[in-house]
Amino acid sequence: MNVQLEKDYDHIAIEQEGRDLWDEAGIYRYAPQEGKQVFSVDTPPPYVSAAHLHVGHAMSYSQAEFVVRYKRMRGYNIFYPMGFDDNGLPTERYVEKTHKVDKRKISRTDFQDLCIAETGRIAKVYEKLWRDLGLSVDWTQRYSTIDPNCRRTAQLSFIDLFEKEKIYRSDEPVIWDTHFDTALAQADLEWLKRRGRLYDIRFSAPDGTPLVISTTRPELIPACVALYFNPDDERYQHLKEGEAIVPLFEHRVPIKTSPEVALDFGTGLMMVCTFGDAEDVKKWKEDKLDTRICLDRRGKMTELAGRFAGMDAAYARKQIVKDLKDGDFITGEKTVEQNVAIGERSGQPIEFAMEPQWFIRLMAHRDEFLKRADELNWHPDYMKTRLKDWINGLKYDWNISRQRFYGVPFPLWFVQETGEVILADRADLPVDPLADPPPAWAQEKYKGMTIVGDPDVMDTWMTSSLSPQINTGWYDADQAGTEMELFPMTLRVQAFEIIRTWLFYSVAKAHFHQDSLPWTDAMISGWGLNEQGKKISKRDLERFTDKNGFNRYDPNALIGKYGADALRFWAAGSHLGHDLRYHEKDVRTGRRGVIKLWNVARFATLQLENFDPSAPRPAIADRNLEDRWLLVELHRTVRTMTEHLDRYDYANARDALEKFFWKIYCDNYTEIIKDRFWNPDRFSSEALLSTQATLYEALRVVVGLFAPYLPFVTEALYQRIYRESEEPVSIHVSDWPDFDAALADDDGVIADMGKVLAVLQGVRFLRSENKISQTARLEKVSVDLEQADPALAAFLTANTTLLQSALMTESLFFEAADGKETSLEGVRVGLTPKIDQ
RNA sequence: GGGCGGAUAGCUCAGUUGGCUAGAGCAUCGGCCUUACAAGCCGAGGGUCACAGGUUCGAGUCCUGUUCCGCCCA
Repeated sequence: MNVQLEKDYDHIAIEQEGRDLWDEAGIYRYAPQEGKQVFSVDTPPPYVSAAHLHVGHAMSYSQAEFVVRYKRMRGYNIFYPMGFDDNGLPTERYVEKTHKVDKRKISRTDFQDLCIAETGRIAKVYEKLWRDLGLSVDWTQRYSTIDPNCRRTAQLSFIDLFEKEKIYRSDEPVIWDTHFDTALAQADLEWLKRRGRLYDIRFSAPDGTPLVISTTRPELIPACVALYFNPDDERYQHLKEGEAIVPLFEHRVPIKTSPEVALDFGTGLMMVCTFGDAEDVKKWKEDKLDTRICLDRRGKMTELAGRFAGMDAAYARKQIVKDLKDGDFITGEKTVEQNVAIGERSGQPIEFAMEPQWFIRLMAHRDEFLKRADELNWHPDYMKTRLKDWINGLKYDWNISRQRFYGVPFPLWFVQETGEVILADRADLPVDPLADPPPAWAQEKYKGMTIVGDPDVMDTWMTSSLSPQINTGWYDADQAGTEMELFPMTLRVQAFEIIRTWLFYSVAKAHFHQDSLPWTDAMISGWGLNEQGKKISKRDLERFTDKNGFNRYDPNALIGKYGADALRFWAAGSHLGHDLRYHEKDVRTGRRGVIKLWNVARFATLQLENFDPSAPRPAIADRNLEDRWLLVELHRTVRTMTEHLDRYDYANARDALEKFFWKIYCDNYTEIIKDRFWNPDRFSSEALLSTQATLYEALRVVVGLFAPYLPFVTEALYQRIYRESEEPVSIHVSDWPDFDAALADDDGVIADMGKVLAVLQGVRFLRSENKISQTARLEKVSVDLEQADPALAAFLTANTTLLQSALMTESLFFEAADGKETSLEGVRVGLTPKIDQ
């Protein structure tokens, strides 16, 4: 063999070399192959609303990728598409900000064009990052959630659900984000803990009797439509069927009873307004209460609020409280801790609004979804609970209407005169009902009537929940009337916080559309946390750039400084479902591993100059003890890793490899065999060949085992050392190393070698204690077997050659020594250094 | 208030179905300029496994309770 590895590892050059090779050979491109089982992966399409990808993203995408590379080496035909989410509020907001436009003042088309241009630009940046990180994505499959295929898939989904009667239109109160002026779904809410003021407000009965209620939202009293008390509440029995007069506004509201009213909250009298919270909505529906809307879609008081009209809710609250106080209607107040529902994106408290919206039926199918949750293979399995809890806690059907400019439009028109709905033809998708005419048959049928397109757009999850269908070509299959060959997919990879949204909606969609799970397995990753233990955020990325322009949260900067393999190595340290605190020094540790692998390979190639890989090699049983030992440990490692990786447990697999690599392969095996190459005349040619063959084979396996984690350095080593004698064009399409169970189970070899290592350990200790270099040749080592078990003594004396080379000593005597007790019972070692060194 | 997860060395984390003296990396200390690697190697120190009970021959691991942290939900 004549292989020269560069002395210095240049990750920039090596990584470029790898990417070029992969692109040229097209090894990540998906093509159907006979007899090869497909392994397909559905990964999150990141928002391209701004260049916000941080080291936490790099972590989670790498984790999915370890599995992909492993499965590819296991012979699966990999289908690994990647998408970008450029649909939705973040994009809209981002474009509004960066281009300083007001979406109300420009046309919808112009605004959309801006969005598409902007996201197209950023998507390129993202794709480059993923390539730099070494993701083995098939980029020919790239999708963006606003592209025509995604739009028509989302619209097809709507039509299919509509036809299956899973969709209905309702003008019941919906959750409203007053900041963005749009409806939201339950899943879009977050909760904010804050201190609020709880006021006791005096209403009165018609006869003037005071009726005191407690509320944190006095600004809603103009919208009050009823008072409630618990039917068991003795205090208020006389009020049954009565009325109350609202202070300041003077309108009369009925007094009703409900067992849900807490006897011990405030005075036990509750005010219901249209609409303060979900409870109000429920009462309004059940008891068919009046509708009095005092807050408009933008969160301002309506005419109903009289002189308070036009004020923001928060300001109106102050004014109303002031007036109430002036009128002596406030009988008490205190500070309380409250939880307010806020819009996930706006961070503003949500309100309710009465706007006609499209809903997907979820509530009626909860049991079916729970069954689907059980059918899915979860990794880790406890994540299943999170989905089930969410399903059990659902309160509303899924409102999919959003009042925005940018997004996928509903594929339908309304006939104004009749209220009928005209659906687009499937063949015409995607359509924009504001720009496109309805189908010809409809134009004919409703001639002379006013047909208007639905101005709303769909919830962005309407599209992203279809990523399995988008990836597997549902629309085309639907048009052609063919099967979707790649559906359901194999694996969904995502973080836990979007189980309630992305995962849940995806399960619901596939259930309705295909009567199936969208994938068989789900792998849930944790978060990358910053040094303080908080989720790494865009803000971390924005704030911590040093004088040299280096930002430790920026994956680009990290890849430049330490290499993609180093970053991936760190990512592999986070266990499935668990968060991992990020410290830059851990990436540095990753880099050390990469360089170590390079260097130990370099060592091997230097010793293999006169080795001929094509020549016959000694049978394993005939090899030197230390060689057999290395192979036993290696095969154990392969077995352990394979078991872990089959469970998607890349982290424990990495740990097993890491342990073998440093402790066994580098620190012991490589050190022990050095003497063989430095003093070849002391050994038989058989012994030498045994070592060379083992070195050659073991390194190849090690490179293969590292390949899923460190794709660049392993590729470089494969190309330089092994490509010549192997068929596969890349390590990444070569076979995952096999293990020989019988060899792996050879405990005898481990035990025998353990004795040698124990002696070595003792000598190392003495070298350290006597300040002698670990590789300086010793004059003499004495091994005292006086107190040792005869079998042990016999074993050690029989392995003098191995001991002598492992200890790097001129001579080895079995004689009395007062040096160091070894971990072998009754065995002591002593050493004599060379005089002239 | 409910659910899930976590609490193990100074820091970040492993630790399968209970089983030898609880591990790794980083950090610390001492040594070694060694013909793969000083971004290295050898050696050493460092733990009441959050707390309190219980089951067991044996508990970091299983059970009960408590405290604290994170996430999700009310």
